Amino acid sequence: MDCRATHTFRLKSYSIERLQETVRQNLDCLLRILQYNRDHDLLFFRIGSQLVPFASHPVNQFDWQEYFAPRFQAIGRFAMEHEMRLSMHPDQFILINSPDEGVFERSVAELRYHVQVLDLMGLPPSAKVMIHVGGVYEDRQASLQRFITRYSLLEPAIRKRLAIENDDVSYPFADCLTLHQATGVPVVFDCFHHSILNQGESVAEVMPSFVATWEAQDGPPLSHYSSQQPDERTGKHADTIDLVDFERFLQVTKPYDLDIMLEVKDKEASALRAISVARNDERFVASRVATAS
DNA sequence: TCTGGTCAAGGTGGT
DNA sequence: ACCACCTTGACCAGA
Repeated sequence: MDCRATHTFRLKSYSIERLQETVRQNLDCLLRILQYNRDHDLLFFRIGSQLVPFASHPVNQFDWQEYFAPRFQAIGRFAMEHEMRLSMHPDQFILINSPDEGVFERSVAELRYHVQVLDLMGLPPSAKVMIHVGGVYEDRQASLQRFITRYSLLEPAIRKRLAIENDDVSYPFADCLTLHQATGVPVVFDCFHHSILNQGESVAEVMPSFVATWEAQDGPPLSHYSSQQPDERTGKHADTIDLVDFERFLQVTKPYDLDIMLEVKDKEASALRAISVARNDERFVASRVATAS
């Protein structure tokens, strides 16, 4: 792809004109990306958080939702027409379990922005916004409990789309499962994070409880796939997909219908190689048949 | 046109 | 105490 849907600018440069121009550019590019993806059987895409720069910042008083509504709708229609699934992943500043109320409030505002994007596109609740559990704040149990309390304070529109993902430093899959049991929030399984931080369970052992966190309206369970960058610190994502390892992941998850997102630097280059492997997988063939019918 | 410093936001771990 | 890093690196001033 020769464009990115994540153009932004410095806060200093903020103006309504600049915002309009940048968002218009990003939305045009997003549609082109989805067209490319359709042409290459890539049916799952994560939209960058910078689609609307400073969307939840106090500087932004512009009604971008209203102004760009037709473009959002057109993108959503395209995605649904081609049975694509879209998702978003707010970045590391979004911490709904922070003891600091200000951090919580800013996080809610940012979540609201992400959810609005998917709502404006008219996408079903299976289009998810995923976050990590948050910080530990020197007390894991209290911080897990605070997540549960804060989750209950979120407006329904946000809860409808929210999902949580296991991380590689603080909260392994087992903690996410506990939070699911308390809140109903679906769990995104990141297999690379799991390989770094776990409680001794193999990927195969995790699968049944992971997929069970997804209700019918949430869509197929979401997973993230990546692998270790050789000769780098533990946790560093590889620049490109390791096809041998990826095939192993496909084998281990064989009995389950999943959507898989690749987290790699070279993006569609790896995605195309992954597709070439996944084409041999009966689950992939099934989804193609469904799309063609 | 190219390059290097810098960018809204928080938390963690390594030095 | 300070810094690099985080799923992804892009902007912008100055040369």
